Amino acid sequence: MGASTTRRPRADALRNRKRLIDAAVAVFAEQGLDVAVAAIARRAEVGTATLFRNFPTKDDLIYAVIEARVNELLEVGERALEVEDPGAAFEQFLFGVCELQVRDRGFFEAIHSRLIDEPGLMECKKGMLAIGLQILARAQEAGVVRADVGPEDLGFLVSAAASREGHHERYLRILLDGLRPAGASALPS
Amino acid sequence: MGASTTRRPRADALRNRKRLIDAAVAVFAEQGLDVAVAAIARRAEVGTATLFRNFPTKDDLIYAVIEARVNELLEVGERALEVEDPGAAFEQFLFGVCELQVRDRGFFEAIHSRLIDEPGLMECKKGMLAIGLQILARAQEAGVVRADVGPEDLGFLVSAAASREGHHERYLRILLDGLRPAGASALPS
DNA sequence: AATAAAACGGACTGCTCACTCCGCTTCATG
DNA sequence: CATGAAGCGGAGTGAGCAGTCCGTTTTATT
Repeated sequence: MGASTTRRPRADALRNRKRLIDAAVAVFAEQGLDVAVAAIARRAEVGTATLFRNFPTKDDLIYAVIEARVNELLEVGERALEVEDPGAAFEQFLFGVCELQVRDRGFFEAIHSRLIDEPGLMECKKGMLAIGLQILARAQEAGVVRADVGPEDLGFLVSAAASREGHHERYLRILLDGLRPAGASALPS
Repeated sequence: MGASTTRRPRADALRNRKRLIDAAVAVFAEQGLDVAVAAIARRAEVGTATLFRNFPTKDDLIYAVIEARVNELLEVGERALEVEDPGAAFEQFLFGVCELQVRDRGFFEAIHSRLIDEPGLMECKKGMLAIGLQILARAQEAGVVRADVGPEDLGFLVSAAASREGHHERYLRILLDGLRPAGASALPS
């Protein structure tokens, strides 16, 4: 029980774990969360046992994928925060989030299912809310977004826009108009 | 080939069919479309064979329930059409549809799934679009709703509002603001 | 009341899916 | 290299579900 007698992790194990996450990201995005895990293992060119050794339950795999997506979301948020005009930043953020959801059916479903409230994803949820809050607060202070919305609303409202493929930009524009304070006029497009 | 030799349908058969539809309406509304058909048969106090004799597949049962819901929807629409002010009629219609969706998870899911495009429900869909079109057209002519939306958009947009329990009124208000033509002011609440 | 058609219920079938078991392979280490 | 532990794949297991079969009961009719 002396010094660290831990071996270096095997190269193939590391490679397979990465393949699994990549496959899961792709398959969940394309087919939604209801696909069989076997499809993911097949896509990763790996046995199902290897999948379950890395992710003991299907939910664990979903968590890993959502975490990856949330990181993308945070990047979208950070990029939006660099925009000087608070209204434009807000708009860019919503468009970014919306496009992520349009492309990723799994992410969309996860946000609407009970999964998002599971303890395993609480950190992710907090991160999403924090970045949304920053961008929203700036826009509200600048008077370009109504005051009676919070960051929790953003996910639901944007999902709406993302729910019809090919129409999400139009829906988002309608939503943005609705989010303006009464009397404020639309930005010049 | 002579006169009508058709017997009168049996009383118990009629009764059971009604019980099944009632049970299905309730269970789909509460639990969504993913519940086992056995749960519906149990609620109706009927064997599963009786269920499948009336509705050969689960989808057939869903169709029957959706049809019932669409009839409620048409009533909501007709009531809204009686309102003189086109803007108020539109608003009342959206609120009515939204409340229906909030209370009926099955209906909500059906609208978002591939089911709604199945041939068995085409009639229903047409009916929904027709009533939406009437109310929408009046509101657009009166200049209280932007011209670049159609009746197909209404379902998606309203579903958005219905997606968070306890917040649908607030979301609907935001949506209604977004649906106003640029420059039009909100109605006095 | 007698009868036969119609309807009934619930055990059963076949399928899919999440998850496990175990004999075999591959890697890190001396 | 030799070796044994870590990792591997895929057949197997059990649960849950849509849909079927069939012996029994209920109904309308004479």
